[in-house]
Amino acid sequence: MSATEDPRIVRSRATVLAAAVALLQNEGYRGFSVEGVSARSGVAKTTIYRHWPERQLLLLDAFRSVKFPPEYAPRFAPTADLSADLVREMRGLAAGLTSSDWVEVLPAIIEAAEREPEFLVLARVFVEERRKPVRMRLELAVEQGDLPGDSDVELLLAQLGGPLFYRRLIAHQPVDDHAMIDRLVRQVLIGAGARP
Amino acid sequence: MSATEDPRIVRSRATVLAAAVALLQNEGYRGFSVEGVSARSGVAKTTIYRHWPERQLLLLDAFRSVKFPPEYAPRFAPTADLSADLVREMRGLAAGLTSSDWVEVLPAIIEAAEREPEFLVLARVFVEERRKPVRMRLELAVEQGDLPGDSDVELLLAQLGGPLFYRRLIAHQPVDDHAMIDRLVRQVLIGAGARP
DNA sequence: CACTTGCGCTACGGTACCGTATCGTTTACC
DNA sequence: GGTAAACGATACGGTACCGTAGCGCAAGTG
Repeated sequence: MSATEDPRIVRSRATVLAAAVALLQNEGYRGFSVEGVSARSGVAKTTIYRHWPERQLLLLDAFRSVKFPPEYAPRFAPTADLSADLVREMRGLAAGLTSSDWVEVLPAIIEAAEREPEFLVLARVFVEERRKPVRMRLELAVEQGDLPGDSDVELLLAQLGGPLFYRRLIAHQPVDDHAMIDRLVRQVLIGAGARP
Repeated sequence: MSATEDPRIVRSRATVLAAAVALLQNEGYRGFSVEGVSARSGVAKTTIYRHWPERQLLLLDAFRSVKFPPEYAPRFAPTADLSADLVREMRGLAAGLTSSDWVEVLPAIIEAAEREPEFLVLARVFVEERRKPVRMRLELAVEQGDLPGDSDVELLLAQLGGPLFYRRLIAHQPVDDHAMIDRLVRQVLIGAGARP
């Protein structure tokens, strides 16, 4: 058993997953098929089936391989300014929701998560990854007295992220408006009783 | 040309649409097929094709036929109490998001709206129908001075509805928690600078 | 009651996809 | 350079689905 994997395997897997994501973006949940991935990737269908014995496993891995854009990835980097920290995070989320592999695959994940448990688990991870740094920042604010001790952090997370997801997926309105995001964060903080 | 339609036609259409919605709920966007609808409804495939020449037209009509639960349907029935009016509407939305044909079909609509313009139009109607009474209530509040004159009503709509959709579709948390909804409305109103 | 219209049934041709098998070729590995 | 592993190509059998055609039957219409 070698320490490094056979480069042919690494290459195949990467090529296939990239094509799988691209196919999901273009054709959606419904248009996803192993044969489609094969055609798009140039990797033989038989090779794909060697790595993923069935369609659903490939789909799962395809979802898993989609990362939130690293340049906008949330991070726990608290400054003294709670509002500024939240604005930064929300702008990152808005950027990811405006244009990214991630957002183009999101509807498919939502749909899948409603129907199959494996995908629900995946969706939770998918979202939790993003929420965690923001939650930590809010909890820090509570500890430091910038937010009231009885704050509902889960609700605040929904109040911050929810409107952006809503505008993007439900209302089909733009989300990358900085003024709107500033206002959102300001209003949420005031409503939460944040220390001015 | 008769005033009333042939009852056979009426019956067929209704039966098929009901089955189509049920199929969408159970099998999702991906599992929707004319043959599936035929099997489930008992209506012959050929009959379905007489009314909807192609699959997509049936799917469109199926989406169109799904109404938000009437008992929770939003209404413009302003009292003197802005907060209470909004709580009532948000509880209605939460109820619809907790259990209804509507919410079970919602992911499919979101997915479809991302890909095809006809469905995007439909989704807008779908959502606008619900938003309108709430928007009117908020605009009334602005007129009456319960909300500041420079309020961003669109943003407020997103602040109210967004967190509920977010919890239901993204975070997969319960939305029918009355205390949570009360708190949400209260915090949004405070943040908006509502007259106490 | 005669007539029209819609419906169900069976049967297509065509396509796309799933997942498997076989076998020759390429590529990494030592 | 020889061996083992991965890959590509082709070809399957099976299923599901799209959309159409033809025909006999049933149900409304006047």
